[in-house]
Amino acid sequence: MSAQKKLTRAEQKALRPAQILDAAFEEFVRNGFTATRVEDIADRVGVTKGTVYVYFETKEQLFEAMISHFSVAFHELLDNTDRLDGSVTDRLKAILGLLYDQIVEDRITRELLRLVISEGHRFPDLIDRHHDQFIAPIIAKIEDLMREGMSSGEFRQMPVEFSDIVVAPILTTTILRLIFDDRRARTPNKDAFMRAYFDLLLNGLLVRRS
Amino acid sequence: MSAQKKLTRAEQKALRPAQILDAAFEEFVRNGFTATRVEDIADRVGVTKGTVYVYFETKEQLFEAMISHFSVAFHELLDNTDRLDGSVTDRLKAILGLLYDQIVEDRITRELLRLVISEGHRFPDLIDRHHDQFIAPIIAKIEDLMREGMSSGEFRQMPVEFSDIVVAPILTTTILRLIFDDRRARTPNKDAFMRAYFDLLLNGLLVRRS
Amino acid sequence: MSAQKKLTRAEQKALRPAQILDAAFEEFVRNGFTATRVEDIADRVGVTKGTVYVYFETKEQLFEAMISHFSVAFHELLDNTDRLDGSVTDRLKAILGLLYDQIVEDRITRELLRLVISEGHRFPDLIDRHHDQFIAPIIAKIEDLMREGMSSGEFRQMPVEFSDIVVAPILTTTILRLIFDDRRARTPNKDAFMRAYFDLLLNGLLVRRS
Amino acid sequence: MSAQKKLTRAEQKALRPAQILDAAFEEFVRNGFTATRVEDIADRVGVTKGTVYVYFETKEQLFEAMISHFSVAFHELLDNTDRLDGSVTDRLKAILGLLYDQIVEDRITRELLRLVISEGHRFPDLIDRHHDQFIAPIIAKIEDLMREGMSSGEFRQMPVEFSDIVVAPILTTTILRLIFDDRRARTPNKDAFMRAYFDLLLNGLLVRRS
DNA sequence: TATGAATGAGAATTCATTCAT
DNA sequence: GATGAATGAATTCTCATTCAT
Repeated sequence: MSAQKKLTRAEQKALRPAQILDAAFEEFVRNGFTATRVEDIADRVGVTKGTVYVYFETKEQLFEAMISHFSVAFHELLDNTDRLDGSVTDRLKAILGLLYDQIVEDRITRELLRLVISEGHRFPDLIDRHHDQFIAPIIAKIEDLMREGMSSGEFRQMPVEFSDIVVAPILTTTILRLIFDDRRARTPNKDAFMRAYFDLLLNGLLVRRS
Repeated sequence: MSAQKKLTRAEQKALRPAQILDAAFEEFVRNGFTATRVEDIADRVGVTKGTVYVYFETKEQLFEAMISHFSVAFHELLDNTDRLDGSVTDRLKAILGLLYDQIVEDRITRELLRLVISEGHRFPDLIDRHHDQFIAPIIAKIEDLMREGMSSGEFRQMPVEFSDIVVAPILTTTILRLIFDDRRARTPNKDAFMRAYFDLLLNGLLVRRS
Repeated sequence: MSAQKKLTRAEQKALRPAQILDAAFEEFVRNGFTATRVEDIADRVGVTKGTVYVYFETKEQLFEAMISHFSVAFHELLDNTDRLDGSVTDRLKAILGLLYDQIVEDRITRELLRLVISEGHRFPDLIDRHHDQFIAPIIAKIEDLMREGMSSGEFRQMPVEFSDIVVAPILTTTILRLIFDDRRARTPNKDAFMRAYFDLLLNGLLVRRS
Repeated sequence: MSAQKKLTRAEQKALRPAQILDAAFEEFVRNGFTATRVEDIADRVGVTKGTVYVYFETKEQLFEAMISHFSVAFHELLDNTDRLDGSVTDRLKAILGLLYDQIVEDRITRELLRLVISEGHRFPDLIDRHHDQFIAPIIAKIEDLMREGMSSGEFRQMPVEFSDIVVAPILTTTILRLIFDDRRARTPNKDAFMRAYFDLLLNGLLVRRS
């Protein structure tokens, strides 16, 4: 607390941009780009409209800066996946577990996805960046694993270009949460969900006839 | 063309609401609720702002009317699923095929989903209606089939409450199409996709060890 | 009632203008000129906007026609005053009694006064007509009686140009009723009011010292 | 003039609300509530529409604020009446003289009365406030004096509930001025008017028979 | 005559943005 | 840097008026 108090004016100011970006995230997520008022963002920080314009030239630039600011977390995720070991199955499970944490349970990633879906038309390079930074690397990683599993004889042969299917339950869970939020109790228990997910993914629906 | 010309006032009038709803769909989908101007909708129909207000009291009511108007298609789908026969597997495949057509390939359903995601905060009963009319019946249908398959010995035992997982590839494909639209060639060939989807769903990733 | 029923279409139509003027009176009185919508007038009659325009070219003309239509009653009053007889005091009392009926108790005259006060700026000749038809003749009549009373020795000598003072209680009562309408119980009992009014007017406040 | 120039932003700002209220008074009085455009008020101040909305949330609130702002003068009048002395007649004369100044000659009070009459339907609590702050205290004051005069033997016995009659010439003069404004030379010379008014009020019309 | 769909000129209100302090 | 008064362009919604039927 005294640390809180010791903030010099200069330190205060150094924090401003981050505070504004945080506030912008909340407001843009709640209302979308057009329906968000710069003044609401300022109010949330406790400053006036003018102050926002000290740091960001326009509402559009603020939006884009906010998206960039909150799009960093994924890098760590992707880094982590490189350090895994064990069987292909083990590594696939580990990656999907990390993805679950990042996509389903991390509110920021989830809401960023909402903005990608709703504001994509207005900010087309948002889409491109999102694709290049998030979607493509994940898909590539999954495809690599599938290829590896197939050549090692662990996985059955199947076309690798549909690896969306493998991660689909994670994206779907996120989307349902985005839609129903906390209004409908749709959020599953992670462990139970992952167990059912892996079981189905690895073994399929059908009873195996020996 | 002469037919076009022959339209009487009365006929014109009977057409207006549908014309406006069509235009509203396009504009709301493109820009979202707030960023859509009533005048753009009017322009698209070829009338003036005032005319829109002859038929719809406010922009909000127009939005809601538009959603209702375009939310009808699903009923047929659900009706059709009742008439299927064959093994549980056959019927599951058939249903998932119908869902694919309705959710992935039907542009209206797809874009309605975008609006549910982006405007849900502003129109909360939109969410509720969407849940009750679309999500819940589908989930129920899938759960029924899974239960049937398990008790007939066709499917392995698994918890029925995660049947989202079964339809996830379809929702995921739709979401990716919503995001990348036609800007990235992500739209899969339906047959190849369905083949891979069913194969994975029914048999799983793992090689069966006899 | 059968008379009601027997109205031919032609008779119906002959009634239209009067119906519209009645409705216009109510709406203009309630809302003033600008805030009254032609459609509300039409609704009150049970026809559509267009019909009003069949009979009256513009909203302004309708307003003026309505004023003229309801400004007729006064003529009778003024005619009646010519037929009075008795002492000057008797005739003055009789005239003031008639004025009370006409100005305080007749809703139409009262509300017309409201419109004169509120819409005078917009319709300046409304003022002129009102002055020439209502105010001036009454004042003249009172002045005549005062002159007559003074020369007959019945009344004390006093300047005749302030005869407004003589009728003031009547106008004041009307104004208070216009303002407080039926929301405050300010409407006096006529007989008691007139008795007090005449007593004060004729004898004054002061005790007479013989 | 250089004073004009020296106005700092802060000083400007402190003045704005009053400037806007003044302008609002003029425009609302000229056109009534509905027919007054916010832009006209702004123009009169020399600012833009938006500026008016910086200070007042809606046109209705501006109207109400304006009424409140200009309804203060009466308090002084009522205070002054408490400090009078002399005979009941003297004090009655003094009060009526003050009322004349306030109601007939003060343009603001006069025009406020017009708004009370014309906008009463739309702003019902305007009426209530006007009654409680203006009408009721005056009537009460006059009634007190009449009671005092009657018990002191100065005035004849008469019902006190019609004291409206006593002030009627003042209200009537105001109303006539509101209606005919400066278009008809109806404004009386105050001294002559008051002399005639008091003479009639105190002594009545009739010649006294010793 | 009567209708009511359509118009288009406003009018209230909002809000991103600017700028003097 | 921070403020917040002021702007002005944009947007929703209204309504008198027209006109084909």
